[in-house]
Amino acid sequence: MGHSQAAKAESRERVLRIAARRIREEGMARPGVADLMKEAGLTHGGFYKHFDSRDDLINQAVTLALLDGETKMTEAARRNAEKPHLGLIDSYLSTRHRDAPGTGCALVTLGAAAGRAGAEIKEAYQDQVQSYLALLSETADDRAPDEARADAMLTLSALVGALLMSRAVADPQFSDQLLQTVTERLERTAGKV
Amino acid sequence: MGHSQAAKAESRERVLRIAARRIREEGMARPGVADLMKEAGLTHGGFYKHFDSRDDLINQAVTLALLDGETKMTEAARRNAEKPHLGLIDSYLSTRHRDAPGTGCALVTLGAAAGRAGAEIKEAYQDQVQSYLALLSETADDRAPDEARADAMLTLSALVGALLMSRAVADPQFSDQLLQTVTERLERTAGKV
DNA sequence: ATTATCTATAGATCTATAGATAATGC
DNA sequence: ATTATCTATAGATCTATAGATAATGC
Repeated sequence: MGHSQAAKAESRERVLRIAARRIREEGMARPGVADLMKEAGLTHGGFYKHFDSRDDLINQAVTLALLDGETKMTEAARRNAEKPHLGLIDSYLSTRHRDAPGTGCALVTLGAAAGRAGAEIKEAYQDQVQSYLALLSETADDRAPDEARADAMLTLSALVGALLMSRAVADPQFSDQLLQTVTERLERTAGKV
Repeated sequence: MGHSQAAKAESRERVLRIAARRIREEGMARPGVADLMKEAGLTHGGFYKHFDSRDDLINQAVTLALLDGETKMTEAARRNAEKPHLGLIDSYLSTRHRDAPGTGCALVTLGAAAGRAGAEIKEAYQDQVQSYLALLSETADDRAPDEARADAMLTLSALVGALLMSRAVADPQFSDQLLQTVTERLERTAGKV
């Protein structure tokens, strides 16, 4: 019981990270305070010394989850130094990404919930959309900047929609096919438009 | 109290339709049994004479919500007799659709939740995806059927992703722009690929 | 002395059930 | 007589708070 201030900051961080993963896996409404604290190796009573309320935690966890997804995608783009744009698309629509929603893009997992949430969460969501669009525009080889941004909007929409559906269909083969086909079409368009 | 069998069937239907709307508006986890019954003009006690459990109702409501969305889109395609494909895209990415999630496409509103749900819901979701793909392929003017199906996958992904994001961003102008730009790109591609 | 965490619990909410009530339908 | 709906309530779960406990840190 009762440890240093540094330990307290670590506890807080741990709970926040766990929440950022679990809301992507189970939705914003699911994970309870007691359950999250338990997974962090704590009891539920201390929760309110770290956060004002469950809502406060969820708001912060949503922001963290959104940033986390972006970080991963920026890395994926960098990993393919020659064709960052294709690297991003491949990585985004990979079975690995589909099968790990807890650490993946929160635009997909938290999209519907964000649509029902308050202004704070919607602003964090929008910032994230803008970041993705910037990343996609930068790495595209379009002539005009306006074209690049319009293409980025189509590409991002297709990425988000395909990943969302790939997780919600029953047949794994169909899910794979959906990811592959959309990848192919997006990469073809990116090359020749 | 206590009325005819016909009235009972109507009560059941009413509760189911209310649930199909409310889960699209609030998510699958939110609306409670008592609240749904109250909206249907009933008290919560009678609920279990209509449904085995809350889960049973939700499963049925998801299926109904998915079918409801498809019906609306098929109608939208028919309304534009000359270019059903464009009619569908325009209607899907309209501000009207964005602003009425409760009566709109459930692939968007229930996608993330379906990804976390059991086999029954995933099968209903997949059937719905297949229906949309068939509708988009039929109305497309591609040469080869394989091409038409691949294009349909890209188009549906973009429709779903764009609508999802348009509801989750904070700035209404940005939301409008997202819908317009993706509409434009999809219709341009549909014309000339 | 201060404080990070724990134990215990109040109060709200929700699913599900039991028994009462007032219609239907033979 | 049967049954569709209502009233009342048990039992589970969840958020939030109060007070106790055992460390830290001056």
